[in-house]
Amino acid sequence: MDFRIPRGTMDLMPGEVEKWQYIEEKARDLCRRYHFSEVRTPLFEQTELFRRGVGETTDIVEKEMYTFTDQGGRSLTLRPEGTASIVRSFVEKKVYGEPQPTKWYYIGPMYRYERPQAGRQRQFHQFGVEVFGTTAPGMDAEVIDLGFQFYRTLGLDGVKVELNSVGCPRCRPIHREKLIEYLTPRKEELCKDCLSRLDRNPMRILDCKNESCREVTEKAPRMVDHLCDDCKSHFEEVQENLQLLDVPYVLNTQMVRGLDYYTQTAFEFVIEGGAGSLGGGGRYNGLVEEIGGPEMPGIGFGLGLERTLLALEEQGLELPARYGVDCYVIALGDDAKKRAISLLKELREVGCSADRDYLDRKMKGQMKAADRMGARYAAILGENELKENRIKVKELATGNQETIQLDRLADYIRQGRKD
RNA sequence: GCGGCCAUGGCGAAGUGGUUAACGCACCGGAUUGUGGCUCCGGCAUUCGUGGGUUCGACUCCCACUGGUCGCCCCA
Repeated sequence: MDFRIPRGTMDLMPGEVEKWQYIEEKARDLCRRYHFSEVRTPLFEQTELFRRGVGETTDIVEKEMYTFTDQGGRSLTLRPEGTASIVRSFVEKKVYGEPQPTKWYYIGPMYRYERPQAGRQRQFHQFGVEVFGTTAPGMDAEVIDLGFQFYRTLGLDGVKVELNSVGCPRCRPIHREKLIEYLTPRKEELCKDCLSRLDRNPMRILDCKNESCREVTEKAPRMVDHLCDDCKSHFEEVQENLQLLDVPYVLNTQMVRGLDYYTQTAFEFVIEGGAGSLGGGGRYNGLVEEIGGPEMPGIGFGLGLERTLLALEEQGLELPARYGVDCYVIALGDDAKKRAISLLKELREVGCSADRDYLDRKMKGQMKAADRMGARYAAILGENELKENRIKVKELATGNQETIQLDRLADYIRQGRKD
């Protein structure tokens, strides 16, 4: 074998791809009901968009981006997440001038250069939504509800919504100072990563998984205790709205999220097992301006589809597999084979799926092929049938067979596929 | 970037230093010249991820590389 699939990517083969179509269909239907519209943006953007949008101090920008130079010398990057591109598009197309709010969703691949493992690929897929133009806490709750319903409609159990508020540019600096004040004397107990975070992004120390760091941060000043009045009431109203929507949630005051653009609401969908974090999101009230647009609030989430599938499999939930074919036409003899060509066309024109033999197999081989591909009916056309203008139709599951008029075949199969 | 485990046909998998590399599934053909699923028979790896080394001899031992997988960091 000369060529191999790039590390961290996968081929979705027949039998598997139907599962993807199924969950994408669920996402689209959900978005339709919540009145979100789909947008599709390029898979790559100017590198600078992600540096600015996602944040220079994030792991994504520091070590995970697929960046390349095109033939015109421009630095481009395969999108590591969806929000930056969506915001760019919102600003570039001046959608902020239209009636607000704007409610969008997207489904597609994202790219991050990482070591692959369970639920982590270099090319992975996200379903995400973004809402611009409102700070209403009810919208925060609605976005969280939409994400939660996505898992519910798929039948996934045990999805937890974790909720926090990370404040805004008014109150966060105050918390930041308190945090530095608290952590600096305890420097020695922090891991080396957190040591460098101390002056660059001290909040991220709060969700470090290192044991020693956790002990230190356990009694550290909490963001929720330092929220300004606006952030505080917003946070409370988000929770009220979640209760009205019957979305169960738990507060996680340590949760920070890995992207720098979040303000106020931050949330994550988590589950026991290999998937761990299924997805997450939050409010980003400064991002549109950062990307060159007007002052315009936003909120959204990104959900990992590989992880959703992983969780569904862990719970043993069956998703649709391979489709069969409605009718397999078996033709014997040259004249019958010619007639079979137009028969297939007739079947397909009335909406049935139809197939036939292309390998010059004999009766037995053709029957076997029909059986293997999960055909509902096998239609047998031999010299005798052709002479009498009839055809034999066998329902493979039951073994029942009858002879019908040749020109009634398409109608017969079409009726059959309804029940 | 770091660590564990793994690498034999299309797939699963035995074989742990000695002359022909089990077996199961799948696939193809036949028994059954116009009827699938069951049964029976036959076919299907000059070769064990790649490169080097040890040895009279290596799929089996050693090293390196590559790839897979799982975990850490982080995240989806």
